[in-house]
Amino acid sequence: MNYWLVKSEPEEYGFQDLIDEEVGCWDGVRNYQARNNLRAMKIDDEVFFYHSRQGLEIVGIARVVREAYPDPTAEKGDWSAVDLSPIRWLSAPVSLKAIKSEPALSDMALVRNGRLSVMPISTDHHTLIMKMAGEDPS
DNA sequence: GCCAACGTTGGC
DNA sequence: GCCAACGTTGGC
Repeated sequence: MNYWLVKSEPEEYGFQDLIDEEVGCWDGVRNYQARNNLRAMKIDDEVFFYHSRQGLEIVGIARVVREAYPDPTAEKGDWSAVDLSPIRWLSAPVSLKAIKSEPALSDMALVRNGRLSVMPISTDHHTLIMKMAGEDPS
């Protein structure tokens, strides 16, 4: 089981939209690093859902339900999409501010590379973030 | 809305 | 293959 984090502007496509859709196609990624991360996702991997621009916090958890396939929105180029399903809202959202003020999370890509929209999350970071979100680690 | 940081493009 | 110019992302 691997952990990931994806960013989306809630005005564009927020966690509520994923809940409404039940299965969301994660397409439109046009960055090679982000694309390669999408391709490394496996069924049932857990994905933190982060609201960028507005909110600036991790709000929910999703699950990979379909592994990488050709991005239907790509007219040219070699791009990939995955499908995600919502698991649940976090008990308490974890803000970027809280993440930045946690020394153990200072090497997260979210902090180091503000522009990467799909990134892996280490098990240690995942555990800590779940704790910060008031989630039972079990 | 601004602008810094980053990635990509294209001229040489 | 270098690097300046440009476009985009996303925090502030």
